[in-house]
Amino acid sequence: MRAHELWNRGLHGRGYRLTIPRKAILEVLSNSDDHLSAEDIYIMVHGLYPTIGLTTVYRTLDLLVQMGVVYKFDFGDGRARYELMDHFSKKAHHHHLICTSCKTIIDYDDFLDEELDLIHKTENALSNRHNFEIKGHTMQFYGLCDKCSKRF
Amino acid sequence: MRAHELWNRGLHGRGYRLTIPRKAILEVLSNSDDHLSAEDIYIMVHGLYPTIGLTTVYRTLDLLVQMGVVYKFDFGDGRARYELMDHFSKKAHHHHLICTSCKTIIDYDDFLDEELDLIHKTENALSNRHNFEIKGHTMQFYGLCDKCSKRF
DNA sequence: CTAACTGCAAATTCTTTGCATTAGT
DNA sequence: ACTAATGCAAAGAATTTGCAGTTAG
Repeated sequence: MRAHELWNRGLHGRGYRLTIPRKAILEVLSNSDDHLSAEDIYIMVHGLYPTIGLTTVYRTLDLLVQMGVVYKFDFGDGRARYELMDHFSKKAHHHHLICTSCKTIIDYDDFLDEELDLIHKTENALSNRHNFEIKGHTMQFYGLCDKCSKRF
Repeated sequence: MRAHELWNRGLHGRGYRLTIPRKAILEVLSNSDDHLSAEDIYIMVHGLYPTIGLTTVYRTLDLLVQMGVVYKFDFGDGRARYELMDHFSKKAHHHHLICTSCKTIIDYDDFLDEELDLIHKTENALSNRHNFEIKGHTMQFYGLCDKCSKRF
C-alpha cells in the first residue's frame, strides 16, 4: 500500500520510528473517506488497540500533517478534521461547499472539466514562482444553502 | 459603505439590533486587510471603546459569519482568523500557499488570468446545481516551501 | 416597555505538556 | 543499549455560557 510505504520511508528519513499506534492510525485514515476528527480517529483506533491513547493520536496526526501525508481542516466547528492528502487518497480533490449558517458541508466532486485543468496549471505556476513542492490543495465555497437562504 | 448598509439590513431582518459594539467591530474589520484573530479585533475595538469585552467580540463574529459577512479561517495555529467576505473586501480573493512543515503562509494574488474566470464559472455552476447562494470562496495549496523541502 | 444585548467570571472543550515507563532498531 | 515513543494525568488556551444589569427600537 502506497501511503504506508512512503510514510515508513519518511519516518526513517527523519529518525522517527514505525510503531503499532502509527501504523494503526494511518490504517484508519486510509480506510475512510470522511473528515475525521481526532476523537473519531481515537475511537476507531482504540477499537483495534485499546491501549492507544488520545495523546498519541494527536501526536501522530501532527507528524502526518508536517510530513504532508494528511490535511488538517477546520470547518469552524471548533474541532479539526483530518483526511489523507490527494496523492494517497482515493479522492483526488477536496472541494467543499459550506453553508455558513447551518454549517452543512457538501463534498462536491462533480467538477467542471476546466476546473481540474486549471488547478494543475495553477499548481505548476505556483510551484515555479514560489519554489514550493506542492502536495495538495483545497477549495471551499461559502454561502447560504437553500433552506437558510429562504429563512430570511 | 456597502458592508455596513447590508449588515444593518440583515440584522433588522432577523430581529437583531444594531449596537455600538457591533458597529465598531465591523468598522475594524472593514479597515483591515489582514487575517485578524478574535483577540486582535478585541484589542483594536477596545482601543476605541474600552467598555467592549472579548465575549461580545466572539458573539458578534459568530453573527457575522452566520450572516455570510465575514470568513472564519483556521490555519492550524489554534486560533481562528476573521476577514471580510469577498464582496465587502478590498481584496476579492483569498488564495493561500501553505507550508505544512514550518506553517509559512503565502497570501498570493498574482493569479493566472484563467483562474479568476474559472472561479466565477464554478461558482455559477455550483450555485445552480446545489441551490446555494454563494458569497465567497477560498483556495489553498499545501506543500513544502523551499527551505523545508531541502531539509529532507 | 420589552426583548435583545452586554460584560464579567466561571465553565467547557479541544489540544498540548511533563514525566516515568515501554519498546523500536 | 540508546532514544524515541507512549499513556496518563495535569496544564493550557481559545471559545462559550450563565446571569444580572443595560440599552436599542
